[in-house]
Amino acid sequence: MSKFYITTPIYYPSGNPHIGHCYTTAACDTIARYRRMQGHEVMFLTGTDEHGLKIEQKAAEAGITPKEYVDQIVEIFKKLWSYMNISYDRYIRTTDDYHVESVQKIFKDLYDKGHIYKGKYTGKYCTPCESFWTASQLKDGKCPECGRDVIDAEEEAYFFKMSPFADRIQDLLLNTDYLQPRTRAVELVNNFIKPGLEDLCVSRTSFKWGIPVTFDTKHVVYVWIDALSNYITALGYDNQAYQDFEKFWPADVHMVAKDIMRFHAIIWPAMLMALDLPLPKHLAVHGWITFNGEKMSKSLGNVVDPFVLGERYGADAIRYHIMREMALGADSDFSNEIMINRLNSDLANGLGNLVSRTVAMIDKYFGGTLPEAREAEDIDEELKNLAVSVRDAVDHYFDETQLKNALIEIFKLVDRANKYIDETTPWILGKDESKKARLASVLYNLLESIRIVSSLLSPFMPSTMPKIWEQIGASAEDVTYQNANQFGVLPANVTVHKGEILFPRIDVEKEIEELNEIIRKNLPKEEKPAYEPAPLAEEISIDDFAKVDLRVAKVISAEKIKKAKKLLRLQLDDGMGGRQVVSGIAQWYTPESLIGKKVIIVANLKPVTLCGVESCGMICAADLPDGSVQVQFAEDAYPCGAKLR
RNA sequence: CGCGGGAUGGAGCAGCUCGGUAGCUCGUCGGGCUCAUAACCCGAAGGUCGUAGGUUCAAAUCCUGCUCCCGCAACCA
Repeated sequence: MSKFYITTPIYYPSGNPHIGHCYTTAACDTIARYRRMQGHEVMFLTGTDEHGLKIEQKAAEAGITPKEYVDQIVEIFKKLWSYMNISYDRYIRTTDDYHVESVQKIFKDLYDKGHIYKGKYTGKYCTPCESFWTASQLKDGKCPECGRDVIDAEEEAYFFKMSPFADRIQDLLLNTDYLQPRTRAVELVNNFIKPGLEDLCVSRTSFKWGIPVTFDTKHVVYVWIDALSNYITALGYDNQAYQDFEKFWPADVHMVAKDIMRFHAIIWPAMLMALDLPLPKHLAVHGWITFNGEKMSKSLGNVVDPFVLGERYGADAIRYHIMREMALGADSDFSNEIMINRLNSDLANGLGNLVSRTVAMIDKYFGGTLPEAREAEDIDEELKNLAVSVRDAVDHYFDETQLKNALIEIFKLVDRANKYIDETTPWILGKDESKKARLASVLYNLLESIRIVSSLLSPFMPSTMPKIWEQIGASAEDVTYQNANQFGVLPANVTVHKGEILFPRIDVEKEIEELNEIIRKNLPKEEKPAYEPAPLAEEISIDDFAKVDLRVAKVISAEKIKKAKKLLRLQLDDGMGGRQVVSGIAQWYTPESLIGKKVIIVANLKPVTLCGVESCGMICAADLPDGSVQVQFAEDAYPCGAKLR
């Protein structure tokens, strides 16, 4: 028996799980179930990544400890997975003792081997928040948390040397089938490897909620080593909690969404190389589920609550929908309308109705039990041939992690079976006593098709398929993987049991209205909070202010900077020979609308280069509540170069 | 000239590696059937395959220019 190890990412419990988490997890679950059905020994791992600044802050807001905070959220995750029938074998929490122990050993090990060294991390520091930020995290040059000024600062930190692994990683991405789909490999190589891999900062002193570095306890291990290593610590690497490492490593599939692809495509392999461990076989990257075209996010108020959806349609329907819609590489849009139409056409009209009409006919014409006499016709062969070939097609797509295509293959048989009913007109056969044997053949062939379909669908919809088996009179031995490419498995005198409607048809318009109502209610629209001016900056003296030289200048010419989305290049007459200023107002002003206008500039600002263009000064503008920016135009009468105070 | 992806009937997608009748799902219209969850089956309408050129007997498919979208990177001095 061969082994199969599959993982979801460990999720960050800074908020409740949403439909995006469901996708990754349900897809992994389906693969895990399929592999088990094929006879592999499966290890299916999921979990939560529970450390870090954000958790620390969220907990502080709630007035509880970080551990208490994550305990609450983890409960919700587990409840959801139980609700969605996720058959994970192990759930790792990065706060688990054994994981902490392993991470500390791994960190020390990498340090001892010289892969990690102590260095300095330079960045921006916000004193009131006691937070470090990188230049790119800053908002308008200020602390993104509190909006106050930040200062340049240095922090002692440990770094992981990436560069020694650059060549091997490039090879992994370009010349192996590690990355699925491969399309993004070139992008990764061009963006991160060719420019030279930067060493990775792997420790922090700016927050406490993390795993302490054993030999330098003011540091905690930063997310990379803490979180990524879960894939091996959960098997018992460097700990005694489990003894599965030898058996299951390397992973067969790590499945992740595209936003964390980079970490799994570059950093994780580098870590494994440093530890001298084998690399995982595949990294399956999927897109985001967007909602009505926009990325899922709480701030957009479009998070679809999986519990709400599951309650209305059943966990299996949700599982089916997200796996049917989502392709491996690309994003896919989730909307209530698409989902309901899909559930109606595929599950209610297609599969559910097929089972219903087949079972109903056996009930009606034979009292529920088929007679053993048979009469075959040529037309049966086409149905049978398709039925026994589906499993191979599904196998193929599972190997490529293309669950959507696997479903399409399975449903081809559903469609073919529905068509077969029309071709064989069993309701006419039923009226003729001499056609009973033929009628029994037709209905048996339908049951067999349903048996094969439902067997192959059971990893996708684990709670509904047993209901089908009950209805068509199939036993557990009938619906195995081994029987999924055989025709004639059910006993000839099989007895069916008419049951509940498997997938009720949904009234689209009514349903959408109700869902929208729920969404509206669940999002207590924070009716535009009254405009809050940014906090007052630190008090300064008149001398400080005198250092700022504000001048009037006239816009001579303006143009967009091609490489940048937000920047305009402005040539100004400042009464002192002219100057060039770059301003981030392209979203709100066309270049033409600015030409000839007079603006106020900070004239003695140190020049900088933005997107390759030099900027000497800054244009004064107001920040509006909606996030837009309005330039402060000056009276036309003011001469260029006039000083303001 | 930072890197990459995309543009195909009303909507969403496949086809492009290996040129040769443009396919699928939903929707629309017409017909059939009545076993079934007003479900099922058949048929029809609807596409100059983003644009301009090139290669070729032949281009959605190969090459080049352009436009527009979307990611990543950069970026509001």
